[in-house]
Amino acid sequence: MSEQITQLKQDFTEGLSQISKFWGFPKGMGAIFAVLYLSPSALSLDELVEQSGLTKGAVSTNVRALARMGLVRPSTKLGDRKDYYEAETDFYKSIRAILKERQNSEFDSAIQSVRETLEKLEAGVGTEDEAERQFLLERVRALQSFFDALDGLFRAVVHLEGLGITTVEKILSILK
Amino acid sequence: MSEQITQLKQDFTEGLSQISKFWGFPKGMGAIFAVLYLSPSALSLDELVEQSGLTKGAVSTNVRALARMGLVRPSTKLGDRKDYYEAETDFYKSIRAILKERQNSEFDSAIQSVRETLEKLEAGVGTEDEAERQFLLERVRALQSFFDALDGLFRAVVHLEGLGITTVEKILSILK
DNA sequence: CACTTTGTTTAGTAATTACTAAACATTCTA
DNA sequence: TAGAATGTTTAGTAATTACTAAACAAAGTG
Repeated sequence: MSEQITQLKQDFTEGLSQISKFWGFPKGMGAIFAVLYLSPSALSLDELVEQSGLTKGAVSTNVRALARMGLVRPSTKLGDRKDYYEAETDFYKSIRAILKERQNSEFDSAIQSVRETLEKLEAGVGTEDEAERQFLLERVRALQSFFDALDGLFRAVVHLEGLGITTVEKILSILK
Repeated sequence: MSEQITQLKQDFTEGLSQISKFWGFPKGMGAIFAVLYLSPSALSLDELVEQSGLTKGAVSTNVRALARMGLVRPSTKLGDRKDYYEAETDFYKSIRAILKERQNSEFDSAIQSVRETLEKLEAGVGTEDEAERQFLLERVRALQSFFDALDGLFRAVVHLEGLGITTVEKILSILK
């Protein structure tokens, strides 16, 4: 492979690694995705090891995470028991998958704790100082309804059949 | 302050800390915001130290970060040279501020590197194998236009005068 | 059924990140 | 202008996270 192309791929990979880190995912995940994304054919675990510079263990864990998030599709070749992976090229599809994944995560359980606070307040916890209780009630309620709005938005996106550039454009026209 | 209320506040704080961590911010940032959010009046740095359990240094750094993100407003009291802070209660406003903040961050510079890859390819790097170059060109272009769409969305939100629950509802109606 | 090929899990390590404690800088006050 | 009050910066530490190396598991092949 041409020296230039190799360099190009490396830079691109580096860039995606940064982006991955920025969004709170392991850097290696970005690297693996980048390698797959620039490959015209599906790659095996060993090929990924070679091209990403990570070890088998790391690739195994990260590529499975990518698959769970819908950024990578597992595939197989007949008469070959290796696992192959290829990059998902429909990013809008991936967004939906990622949001779905996040819904069932620790995030929801954290939000749950806000809801619990609210319920306790509504049930009358801290009724000695009624003014304070009212104040807290109001604040926690506002936060809760903000989360609910966000949650609704996420759900809507997840359940969407075809999120795509046209949808984005429609949204943009509203925001203007 | 009632034992129950103290407990309640602690649970709430714990919850927001988790959420903060989840979104890739320091846990302490969530804690500080929680304390401020549940306080009816602006708090000084020392009061934050006391109520959050962090040290002065940590509070100083984190609270300034919160202020930059627009989640917290600095305020002053006349004849008192302490810095006071209070929680922003308009979360939609904060979202805009956060997105704005992120635009000027390492994220953009990472995206920049994708753009550079694209430019090199367009300039004809790797012309030995023309088929490969075409393939890479197509892929990188697709990613770039996805980023552009996202970026446009963010920009639109940032420049919005009044993002609020009604906007969210309008968007929801499109997504249905 | 031993041996090879492939992928996963685990125990330890390296790297990163967020914190603490304390020194420092700045501004006010007596 | 010395001293007090406040906030920031820094150097070191603790905690977390992502990785490596190697053991392990599973499943196919001769």
